[in-house]
Amino acid sequence: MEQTAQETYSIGDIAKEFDITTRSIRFYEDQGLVTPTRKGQTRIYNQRDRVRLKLILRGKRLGFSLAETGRLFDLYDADRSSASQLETIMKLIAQKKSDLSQQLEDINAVLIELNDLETNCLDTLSRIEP
Amino acid sequence: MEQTAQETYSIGDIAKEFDITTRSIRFYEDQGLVTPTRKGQTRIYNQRDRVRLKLILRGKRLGFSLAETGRLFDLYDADRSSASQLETIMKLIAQKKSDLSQQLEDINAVLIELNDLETNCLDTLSRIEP
DNA sequence: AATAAGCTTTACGTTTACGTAAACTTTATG
DNA sequence: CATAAAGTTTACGTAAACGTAAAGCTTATT
Repeated sequence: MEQTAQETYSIGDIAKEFDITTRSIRFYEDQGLVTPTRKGQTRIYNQRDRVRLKLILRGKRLGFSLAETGRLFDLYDADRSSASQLETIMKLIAQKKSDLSQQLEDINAVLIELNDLETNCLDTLSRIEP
Repeated sequence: MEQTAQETYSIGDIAKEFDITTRSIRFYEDQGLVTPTRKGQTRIYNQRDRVRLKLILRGKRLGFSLAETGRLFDLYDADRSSASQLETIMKLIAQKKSDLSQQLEDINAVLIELNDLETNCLDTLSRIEP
């Protein structure tokens, strides 16, 4: 059987893996987005932290603020015991889904425009060069 | 024949239409994203400016910085006379397309997760309430 | 004439997401 | 053991995208 890679990481490991600075990682911790354990003073990151980091970076690519990403994390961790809680959560989910659908539309629109522009450029280019 | 709506707008008109502050609009002008004409001191906006505003706001929904949106505007207005210029433009287009494709992937991933979560919530809810 | 409504510029304040530097401790290695 | 490498906290700095006055024009209406 193979070892499942590694289970703990230093802040430097994480920084390298995700190509971000240690400063950023510590900042995400300040904002409550990751909560590494400690061995003495030094931070120890595990698989869960790595997943969180991935999600944070994905959020950034989507233009989410760290606070927004944090709220998404909260959705997953939230108390699902009462019906009213569940309904609150589901409202938030619906809102996010709606936002993302709008984003999908926007992206598709920009992609179409870029393709048009590209076609146009190719066209012009073929006229300049034989 | 119908009038084609309106052809000039005050800053207040624009602010209302897009539900942003006049401060923002002036800031976009500072950044060179819109260039209204003047009637004396006061700014006069036309259809082109309105289109620009729409694109700026779409950019914001996608997480573009104003500078990025500006660069997209530049792509459209750029000098297409030389082959080298065209190739530069096309490289930028290719880059943007690649970024946006990544964003599409990211959004779809988040949407799937949200749908799963929603299903999970509905499930839990049905177990709580008959 | 005065007051309100909408426009203008100037300019300092604020939030987010880190960058950068200082000063110090711990760990690893020649 | 000394020194380099990597970690830590504390704290001030910064760019982006506006918010928020302040102080002053210019019409329009009362």
